Amino acid sequence: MVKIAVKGWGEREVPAGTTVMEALKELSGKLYKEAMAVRIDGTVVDLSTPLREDTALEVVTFDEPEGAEAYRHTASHIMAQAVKRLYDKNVQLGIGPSINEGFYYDFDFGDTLTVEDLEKVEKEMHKIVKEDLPLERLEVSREEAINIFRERGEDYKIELINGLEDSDRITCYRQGDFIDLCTGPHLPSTGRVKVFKLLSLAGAYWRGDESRPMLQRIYGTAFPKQKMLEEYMQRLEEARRRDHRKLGRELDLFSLHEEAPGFPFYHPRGMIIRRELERFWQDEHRRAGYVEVETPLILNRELWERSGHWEHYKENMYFTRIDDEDYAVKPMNCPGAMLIYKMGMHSYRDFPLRVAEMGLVHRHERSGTLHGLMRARSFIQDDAHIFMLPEQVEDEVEGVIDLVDRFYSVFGFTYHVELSTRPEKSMGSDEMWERATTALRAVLDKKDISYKVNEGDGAFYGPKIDFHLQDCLGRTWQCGTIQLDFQMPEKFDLHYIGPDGQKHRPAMIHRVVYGAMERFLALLIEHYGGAFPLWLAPVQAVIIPITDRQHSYALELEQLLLSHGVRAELDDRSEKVGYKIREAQVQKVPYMLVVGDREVQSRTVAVRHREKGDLGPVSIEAFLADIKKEIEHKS
RNA sequence: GCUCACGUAGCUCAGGAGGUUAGAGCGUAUCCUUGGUAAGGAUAAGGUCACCGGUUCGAAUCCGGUCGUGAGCUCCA
Repeated sequence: MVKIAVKGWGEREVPAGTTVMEALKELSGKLYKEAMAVRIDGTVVDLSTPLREDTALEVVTFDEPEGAEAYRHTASHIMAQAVKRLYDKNVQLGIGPSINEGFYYDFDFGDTLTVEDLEKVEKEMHKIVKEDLPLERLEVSREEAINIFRERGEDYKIELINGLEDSDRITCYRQGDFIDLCTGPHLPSTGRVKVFKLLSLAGAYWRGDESRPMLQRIYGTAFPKQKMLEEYMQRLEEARRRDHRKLGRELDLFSLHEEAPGFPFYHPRGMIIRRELERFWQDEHRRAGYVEVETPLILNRELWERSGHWEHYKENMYFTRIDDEDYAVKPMNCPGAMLIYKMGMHSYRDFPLRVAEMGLVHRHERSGTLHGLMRARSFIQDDAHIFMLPEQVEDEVEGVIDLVDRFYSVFGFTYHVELSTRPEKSMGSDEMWERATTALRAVLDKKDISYKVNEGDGAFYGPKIDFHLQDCLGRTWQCGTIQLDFQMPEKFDLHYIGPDGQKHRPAMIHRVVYGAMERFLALLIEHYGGAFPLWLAPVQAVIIPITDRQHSYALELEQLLLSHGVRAELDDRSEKVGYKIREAQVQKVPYMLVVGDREVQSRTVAVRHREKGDLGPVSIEAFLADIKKEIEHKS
């Protein structure tokens, strides 16, 4: 007999060799049902693990990431098995992990797979679930593993095995006639997977490498309860309602056209929001010690050769010819900023020199990557270049981090941070890169910010810290970034006069806070679901007279609000109040001011707030004071 | 750029397995209505069915190509 101790459930003695699953069943039926796996000594293992000695364990349910992973990973194996059954001869397996809210599996198909096939696959999956095949964990030697997959013609799996660490123990999972290379853990049998749905079909390069074959990926998700799936689908649906491309059209903020793919058009209402964001940005930057400049859109080829863009960034640039000379449309603002810096002598006393530029840049992004305002071919970067002494780098990086944090918290964004290191295609010496990367790391560590490291993802001129925000579907987008650059100052032979009266090389950082106005606006639209806070709302108050008897009063009111800088509109159409209110609600206007005879009489407005509803009559003066205060507070 | 899918009125979508004048709702215009907190009524305008080519007596419908869009991959703010 061995003793098991289940955290929160007590102990029990069971015969040695009993599986965890059987032991849990003894303890509680509920426990047995809800367990996806168990954690022993911090490691998550299968429920089918036999108990050989006294064991303390913890049940892992679907609520935990590891539990959901085991569940969905099993679902992905079921899908792969179904696909093999249906299309056997034509299919080779790629990989099939669980992901955030579901799972996928990549297949190399002889014929192409179409959406109609998904239904067939689902049907076959239901059969496999019904068969309740046990999942068996196998530990085999490298040779055995290779033999298994060679026999099955699974070339991709063999490549994976060859890429594994020098361990002789390779684990596979078998369910019926299906076998897959996998470390697990998995559910004990296919019958445990209750609810699943195949969601979409997409291409995906083998091992994420563009030069390797493109496999076909099927995405799906799985849950223990039907209701959970329904809730998930509903969440997706709601998220789609917040999509900035949809809201951008409905709220008349911007548009995109076939005539200019990837080049956004701002409409008057979108323009208002952008200008407010810019105004806020300028105020904050002035306060943070920045000066502002503007550099041209088109600059001579020679400049781009000097900056390294011609060599490292050419495929993303647009070109033109002027008087028989090559020019490029700027994809970045830095070379222009370099020229301004070089216009005069700089003393170490002037440092740090923080030079900001709201610069419109154009980049030839590949057609498949375009995504509304999130990923466009022209966008405005809220750029700045900071020139400084090498020993000022850490303080300046810290200052920018604080600035980014202040901005994002105004909008209520939560963000995560990434650090990107030297890419293959890059300029400069190893020491420079090492020094720059260490400096960035030091600041992040000092500020106790947790970050993810992206090896090889830096810019060609230096490493960077990135700030990422999430869109309505949880996809993350890089917004703020701080890029350390010891290259440009070198290339452009920048210098400053030090205390010793000699010329020295300044250090430089490129940084953006919003990132790109387009992307940030898109994220704001999705974040607020189109209901912008008062200070950003394109229309802050709409005046709704009940009959045309109140029109002159309404007009007077509109003028008063406009004269105080409140963005007011008068809805003087001959529609009923309900209709006008509905329209204002749909347009997410923060305040609706209903005026009828009573309000004219008492010189008040009946205030209706888009969320709080009817707030009753308020004097004109009081409303004006309140709304001005609220705008001021950016709440 | 790659894989799969999609492209019908300003918007959301019907329809179309080849056959006279292509439909609805919302929106727009005009008129009626002057109505107190999420859609009052009537009439009208609006489409070379993305574009180019092919098959056919005949194409919005079938085929091919181009462009654009969506999801994903790759790449990136």
